[in-house]
Amino acid sequence: MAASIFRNAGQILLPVKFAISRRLCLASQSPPQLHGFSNLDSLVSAVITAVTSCASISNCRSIHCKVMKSLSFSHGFIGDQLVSAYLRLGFTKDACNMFDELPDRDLVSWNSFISGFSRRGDLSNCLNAFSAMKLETGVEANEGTIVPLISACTETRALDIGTYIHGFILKFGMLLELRIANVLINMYGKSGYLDGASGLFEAIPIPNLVSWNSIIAVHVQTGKPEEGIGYFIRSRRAGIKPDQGTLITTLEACEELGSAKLAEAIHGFLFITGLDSNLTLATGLLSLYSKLGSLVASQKVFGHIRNPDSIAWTAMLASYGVHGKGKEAVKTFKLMVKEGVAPDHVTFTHLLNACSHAGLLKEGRAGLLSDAYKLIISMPMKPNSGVWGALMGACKKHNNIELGKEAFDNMLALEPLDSRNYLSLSNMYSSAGLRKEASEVRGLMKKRSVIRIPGSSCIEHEKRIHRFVSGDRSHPLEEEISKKLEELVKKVRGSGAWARTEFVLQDVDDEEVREDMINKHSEKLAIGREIIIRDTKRFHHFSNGSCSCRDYW
DNA sequence: ATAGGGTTAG
Repeated sequence: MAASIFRNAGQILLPVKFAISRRLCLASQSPPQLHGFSNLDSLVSAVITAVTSCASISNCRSIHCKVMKSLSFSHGFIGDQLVSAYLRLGFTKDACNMFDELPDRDLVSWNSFISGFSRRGDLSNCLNAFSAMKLETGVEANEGTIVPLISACTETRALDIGTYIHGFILKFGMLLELRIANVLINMYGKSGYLDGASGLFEAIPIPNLVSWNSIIAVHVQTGKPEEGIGYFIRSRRAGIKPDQGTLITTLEACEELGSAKLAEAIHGFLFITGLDSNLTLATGLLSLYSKLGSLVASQKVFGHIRNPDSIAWTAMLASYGVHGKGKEAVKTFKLMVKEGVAPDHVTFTHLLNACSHAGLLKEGRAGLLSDAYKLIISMPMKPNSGVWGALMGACKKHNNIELGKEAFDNMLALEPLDSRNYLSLSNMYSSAGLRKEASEVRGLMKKRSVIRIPGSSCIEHEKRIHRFVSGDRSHPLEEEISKKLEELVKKVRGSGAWARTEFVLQDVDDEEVREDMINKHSEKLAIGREIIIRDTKRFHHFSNGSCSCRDYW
């Protein structure tokens, strides 16, 4: 009973931790009672679970000492739990030493050992443990062994090893286990083998919710949002009740498609099912509307959130930022702090971005990059890849290659598989004329099989979505589209809107690129009504002959 | 009903 209470202790850690340490002291003070193991075993295991979920090594060690003093850790799964805790906290050596000493290693011991490495993305140690396990007599792998192994392959994009394990799975007839099929769908899908993922999915007799969520997610995340939505519709027909994960993914698909209509349809669905009061989904929706260009809609959604947490506040702040409303972003930040919600590194990243877009920061305007660097280094929390990305963007703008490279290295250590990181470094080199370095970066990307999803633009017309990638000539009306564009550009030139913006692009040498960029910005100014349009970084609101960015871009 | 990862917000 006590154990089941403690098992759910993750959410209310502080009081629980206190209660636990008192119970433990009592236990170790009265050794005679320790011979009735079953109660204490379950208590101690719950203790370890609770303590490790707050990720503190000192807590873990003190528990370890107390357990060692009061009874042998060889009993039950206490040893397994401690090994797993050490691994999770990054004390690999301690964990391995302890694992070697465990006298009765059963299947669960091995599985949690492998799982510990997998969580840290340590594929080679996963494989070492797996080989060692096969040598140990009487222990046969099951789905608890395979799932973390495949997961580690997915994380590290080690598709060759993953495929080998797939072979192992087939050999031992383990594909019938649904959880294994689901992680395989995830692995093949995330590695860009959507056919493989779909093939596996179709072979499942009765896919469950996770199967559906996985097949939807891998399509949406690898540049196939239409297909993802297709699977979502199929899941509805199959009578599957979607959960938070399903709908977050469909919101992501709306973003990819740039479809406000689909977003509204899903918003309606959320409303009907009552899921619109789900904080995660409301936050996702808010952010989506903002990304689709409607700041007003995102404000509305935020207004309906009862107790916004730091993530929701940050989403609202970021919305103001990408819409060029730097002052509103700062206001939101102050309000958030006033409400007693603690900002974190992501909040600060968006705040910095919002300020630099709006030209509010001296650092942004004058290119005082080393100051920005110092700011990042002295931040109270560990900078994430977004912070480094913001610095790198500034470095590119001001041609500071050296600092840009440093930002890249930091960024890559945190997000080694995000193609955007590689591309922004490569772009920085290209725009500085360093072609050799640029192609090296692209080579590195290829070598690590980082998948690049080409950027594209969509427009919704009469219930159909038309998608264009750069230089795309595949649209059936391609000729007419090109003609119309040329016509527009000519009109703009004649209107005089041309000269106004030209000075902005002094740092772009390539005449063609320069002209193109100016066209994109100025042609919207020539038209009378409000137009909202997105560039690679944020939104521009054009009305009454001026843009919300005040030509700061 | 059994210690162990199936997918998924800023």
